[in-house]
Amino acid sequence: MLIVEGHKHMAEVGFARFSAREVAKRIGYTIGTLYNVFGSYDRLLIAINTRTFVLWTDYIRKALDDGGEDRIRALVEGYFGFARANRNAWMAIYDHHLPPDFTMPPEHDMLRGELTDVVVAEVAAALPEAFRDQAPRLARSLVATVHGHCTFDLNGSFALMGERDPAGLALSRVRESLVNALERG
Amino acid sequence: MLIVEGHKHMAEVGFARFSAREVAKRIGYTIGTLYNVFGSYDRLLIAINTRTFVLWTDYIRKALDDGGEDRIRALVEGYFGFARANRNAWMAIYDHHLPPDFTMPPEHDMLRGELTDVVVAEVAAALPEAFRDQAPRLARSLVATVHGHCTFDLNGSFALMGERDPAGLALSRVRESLVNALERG
DNA sequence: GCGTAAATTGGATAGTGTTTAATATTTATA
DNA sequence: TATAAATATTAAACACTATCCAATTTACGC
Repeated sequence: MLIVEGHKHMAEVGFARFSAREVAKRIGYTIGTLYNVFGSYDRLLIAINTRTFVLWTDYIRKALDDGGEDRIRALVEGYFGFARANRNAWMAIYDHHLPPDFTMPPEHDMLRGELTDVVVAEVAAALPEAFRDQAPRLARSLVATVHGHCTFDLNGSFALMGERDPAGLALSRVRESLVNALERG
Repeated sequence: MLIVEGHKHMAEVGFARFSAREVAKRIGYTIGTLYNVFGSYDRLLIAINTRTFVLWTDYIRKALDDGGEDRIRALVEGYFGFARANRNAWMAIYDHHLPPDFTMPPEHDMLRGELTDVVVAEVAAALPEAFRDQAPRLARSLVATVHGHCTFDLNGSFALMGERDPAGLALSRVRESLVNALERG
């Protein structure tokens, strides 16, 4: 409940204006309670951002189910689609940096890693069987590629440079790499 | 002077712990003075981040000059090299989001755009003459690609996934796209 | 030296994350 | 059921933050 409401607050005001006090107030609690539950501001943000990851993964799984034959397109457009529809929450994932001494709780790593797993599976399926061992590394690289395009889309860099179809551009890069891997091994 | 010291403070403590008061104190001024000069916190951050862009562009130009024949490699490694050597300042560029009503002052857009110009020129030089009109769009896409890899490098995503050479991975993607553009037009 | 303009100050305001001692509530035990 | 122990919740205090602005100091041309 705290996380759900915290997530809503993040989606409404964004990372810069986010406030733990405000989250507590929204549920009718006090800041102290929230601190007894989460222990620190960072842990609250981790919980909220992990929720965003889970919603994102669901969104992409649904996009794959409803996207027809072209699963790579569904994947890329699902990535962009969620980010665009959930600007503030999506950006908060990358706005929040853990302190150097802090390590992410393993269960959060697991939940967040599912998104990568989905992509690895699709990349593997798009490669000939003989080269499927290369799928994880290629998948990571393609996620980074799409992520870069998505970031520049949402932060206005692409608009500034006159680019009107960032998602299409990202999809071109991904297809290119898959064809290349297919042809050259 | 304010900007130089502000940039140093950002490099030392990072976006999350950055404080305008602290910057003023470092020069022996008061917070009020800083506000009279910059008008707002956002404008101070814009100035600091533009300085980072300028230093970054210089760094990459030097990497190109000293990088020998393989200019594309020099470009990608220059991108990563600066980001890794200036973590906090580099990340602050993307941590700071302008308020929706706010527009970037044109002279800052100009200065920041020079980095893109450098990349466009190198991409154009790497393409056959007949296809150089495609250079700007391809260059933007490749910058986004490298940016995504660099982001995942610095935020630990790649380390978490077991990727040990993010810069090499990014370079592979860039080469791939250039070869593809060269072969297919 | 004088007067105007610019630069600088520091306090006030309203917010933030964080901690803590006290209080209230729930749960479990005898 | 009555009491003791554990848990949850609170409010206040602390040390910060950005932001604003009236008052003061400094600088400079005449």
